[in-house]
Amino acid sequence: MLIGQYEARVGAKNRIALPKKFREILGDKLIITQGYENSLIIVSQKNWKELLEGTYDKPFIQSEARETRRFLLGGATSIELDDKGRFVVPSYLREFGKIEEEIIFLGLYKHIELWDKKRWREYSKSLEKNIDSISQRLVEGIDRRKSNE
Amino acid sequence: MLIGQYEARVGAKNRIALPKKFREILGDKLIITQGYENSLIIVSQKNWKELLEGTYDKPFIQSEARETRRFLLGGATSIELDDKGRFVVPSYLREFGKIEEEIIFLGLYKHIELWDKKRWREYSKSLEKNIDSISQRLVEGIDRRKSNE
DNA sequence: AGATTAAAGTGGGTTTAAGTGGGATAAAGT
DNA sequence: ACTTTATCCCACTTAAACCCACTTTAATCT
Repeated sequence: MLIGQYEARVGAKNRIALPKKFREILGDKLIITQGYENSLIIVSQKNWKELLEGTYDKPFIQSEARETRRFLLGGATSIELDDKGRFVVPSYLREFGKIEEEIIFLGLYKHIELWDKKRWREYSKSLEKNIDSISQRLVEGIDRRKSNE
Repeated sequence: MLIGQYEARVGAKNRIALPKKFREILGDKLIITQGYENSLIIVSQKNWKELLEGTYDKPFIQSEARETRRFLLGGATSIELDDKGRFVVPSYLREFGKIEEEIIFLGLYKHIELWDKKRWREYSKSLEKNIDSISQRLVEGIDRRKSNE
């Protein structure tokens, strides 16, 4: 299971080292693509299809599903880690993610998100404010979910 | 059962020794994550998975699920105690918990909370004042809950 | 009680691994 | 052919893991 957050930096030649803990789980053949809130998503090739399936299992939002897939698929690139676990982020993704020098990796169960550090700080600060309600939903809402999801 | 309150301090190299009593119960493979009121939560891996049940099956294209996971999974780190029962708290969690040198461990049945000592003092002081009315609300609403905790 | 012993907690040096930079070589684009 | 971009390899820096010794606190014994 991918968990935790790690700081890293974009090094010379635009290389980024994937933290060891993640490498062990994911291997060295990965896919990177555009994510939500301008994050970048990194996922193993194996989990890639699974990630996409979530986008067309809802027939009543077909057009949205199509567009979601364009977003995810169109932005995707397969990457391979070098012997030290580094990869190069394509420039259009760096631009999309507003990646500068300092970055954050987030382990999110089956995939990883990559954030510019400064942007993550801002985002997570607003996230902290919602902890209570989020955790509340989590603790109480597991068995009393809204039925119209 | 995890009970009691222990003082401890963050030592050189940011190491913290988990009190013996807790170690005996929890073992040495743990998860530490963000909790309420900026406390840090320490749980065994087994309890951790229980806590997550029902959260990771939701599609991440749903914003609520995304945020919850970023908080829960992205905020958590698995830690392993060294031969003397110490662990290292990642810097982002130290920051989140506003941990300085002196800290407090609280045993809370199934999990442990970790507080900065000064913050705990302030918080517990205000808790003392309000405990009557808080408990009252708890009693009134208790029939909605499973007999846990 | 006070002394003695054991256990828990703390510090710090050494070793190992992770992360980083950069040159040399190969591939791709113009 | 020449410039640019990526891949491979090696060297260096930094940080984490490991180990051992010391201090402090709690437990035991006459």
